[in-house]
Amino acid sequence: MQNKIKNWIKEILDIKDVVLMHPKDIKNGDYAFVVSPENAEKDAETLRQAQGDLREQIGKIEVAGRFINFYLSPKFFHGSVEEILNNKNFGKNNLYLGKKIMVEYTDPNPFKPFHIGHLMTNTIGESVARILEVSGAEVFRANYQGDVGLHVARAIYGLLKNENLQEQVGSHDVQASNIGNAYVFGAGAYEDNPEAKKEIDEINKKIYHRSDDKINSIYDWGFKVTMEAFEDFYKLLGTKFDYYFLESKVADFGLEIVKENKKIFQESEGAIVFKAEEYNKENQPKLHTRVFITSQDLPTYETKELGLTVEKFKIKPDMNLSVVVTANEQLDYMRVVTKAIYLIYPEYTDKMKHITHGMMRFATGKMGSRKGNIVTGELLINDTIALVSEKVKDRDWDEDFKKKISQQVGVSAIKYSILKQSTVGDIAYDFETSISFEGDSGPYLQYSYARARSVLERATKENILPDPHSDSTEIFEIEKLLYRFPEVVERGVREYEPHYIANYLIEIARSFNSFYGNNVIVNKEDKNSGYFVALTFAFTFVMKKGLHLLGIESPEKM
RNA sequence: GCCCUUGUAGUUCAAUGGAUAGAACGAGGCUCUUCUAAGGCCUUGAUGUAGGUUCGAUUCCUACCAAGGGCACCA
Repeated sequence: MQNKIKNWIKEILDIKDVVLMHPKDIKNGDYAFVVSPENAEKDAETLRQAQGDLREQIGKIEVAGRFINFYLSPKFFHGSVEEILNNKNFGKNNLYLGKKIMVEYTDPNPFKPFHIGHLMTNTIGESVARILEVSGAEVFRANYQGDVGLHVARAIYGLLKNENLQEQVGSHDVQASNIGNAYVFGAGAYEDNPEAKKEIDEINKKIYHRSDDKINSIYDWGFKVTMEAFEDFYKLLGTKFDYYFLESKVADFGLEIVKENKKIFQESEGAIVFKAEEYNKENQPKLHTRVFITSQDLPTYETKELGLTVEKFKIKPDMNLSVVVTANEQLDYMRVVTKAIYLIYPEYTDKMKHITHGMMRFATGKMGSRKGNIVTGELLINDTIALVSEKVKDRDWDEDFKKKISQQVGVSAIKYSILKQSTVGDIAYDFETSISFEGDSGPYLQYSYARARSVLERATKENILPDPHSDSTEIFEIEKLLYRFPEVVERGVREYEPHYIANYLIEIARSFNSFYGNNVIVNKEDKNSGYFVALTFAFTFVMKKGLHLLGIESPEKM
């Protein structure tokens, strides 16, 4: 529609470029563009006089200062409702049609707790993956995990010192949480106690060389059980990964690549470094030197990332884009690594995209798993789900259904609180206020959906069928918003920003609830009832698709 | 010190260079013998500072101030 009107204006007024937009305030029409104030009235009249296919779609054309405003007609809106009901692909676009894209996100480390930051990365990554899918891409979900290193040694030290935490019974949830506690114990000891530090470094070597049977057996159990606990969590969150990459597997590969490219990497103070600042260009972010191989001949995270990226392209040689989602603390680091990769493999140039998001922070300051002042993802989710359970406990549903709804609503509350704002900003975490069930919240969206479904159920009982044809000339705000869904999705994928969709869903939920409050939808006496039912159907379709893009379930009841 | 992000109601967030800067929470008032009150309706309040570009700047540019993150053998 946007392009139709645009081209029409171009043709009639003989203008080269028209910037057609939605007025901020919906009262000012559905589309608008700017002209010089002197000609506004004359141009508007020319457009009004012009004959064309658009006659029926445009209700009126008005001038306000330098704006020419277009008001779409009831006929257009009835047509758009029909389109939403009939077109299964409504909301899809072709921006990434046929492209193969790998999206890496979440990246929790075995032996460490799954903390709130992982929850944030997972939520954003899953949403971005889904938005890419609806834009035509074939998406591969990837998870990259640190299976060796000091953090593992810390956890194993904690386990060795606290035999009760090695209890290999019960759900892997409980076992994993014991290992998380062991990690916190080991991390604390590493900082405070020089003896423990020595011991942990020793354990680290033994893990690396697999030279100690006792440690090996603890390692194998701990790895398995923490990975399984993550898997339970992904299920709850609605993520399914296609590929798992382990640090230990990509490290050697990265080492090889660095050693083969002597022209790009150089020796400095016994280490192998990449002096990225030599490639600095004007108007581009400044790069700096980073160590790729330590003087001990060990690969750093940089080298592993290099190996990981090349490994991804090896697995998917025809991959068009490799997306990585992390917190913004890795921004500068990733820029340097990306530059190195582009120099070594010019064919990968512009095929990498790093999406960074802000951090979860307490009112009091940063949280870190090393200090132990963390909120684990599990704790947050469980507390939130418990709050929902309390709300539904008196509902006339069976227990399994109550549990399912509580989970879907709890997860939605958390995911929405992450996705409602643009990804760059930090999120101030406060359990009391940030996880909301009312107003601007995930459960509000789900509630609006469930309510609409309930209305439709009643319509079926009363035998009122949806009918997108109507003679009514009244236009509701909800109609003015629903047809814009595909535009919003496109903007979301262009900018890798799910929050445009979140904000849009709030708008349609609000206008649907308002419509619901001011009109009786199911009413045999009203000849518009069929149209109202069609409109309600259209709302549920768009809401469900939109919630899916955020990684949120749409319960039929709540 | 250098680099990267970000500064909007009391608070948490919106606003593809456009119109009267939107919500939510909070506070106050109204609303379930009509389809789900996790709802609806009404009232209240903000662009860090100083310049610049533009017909027009929350948005772009420069400086300053403030917050967060990052800068060599951690991940």
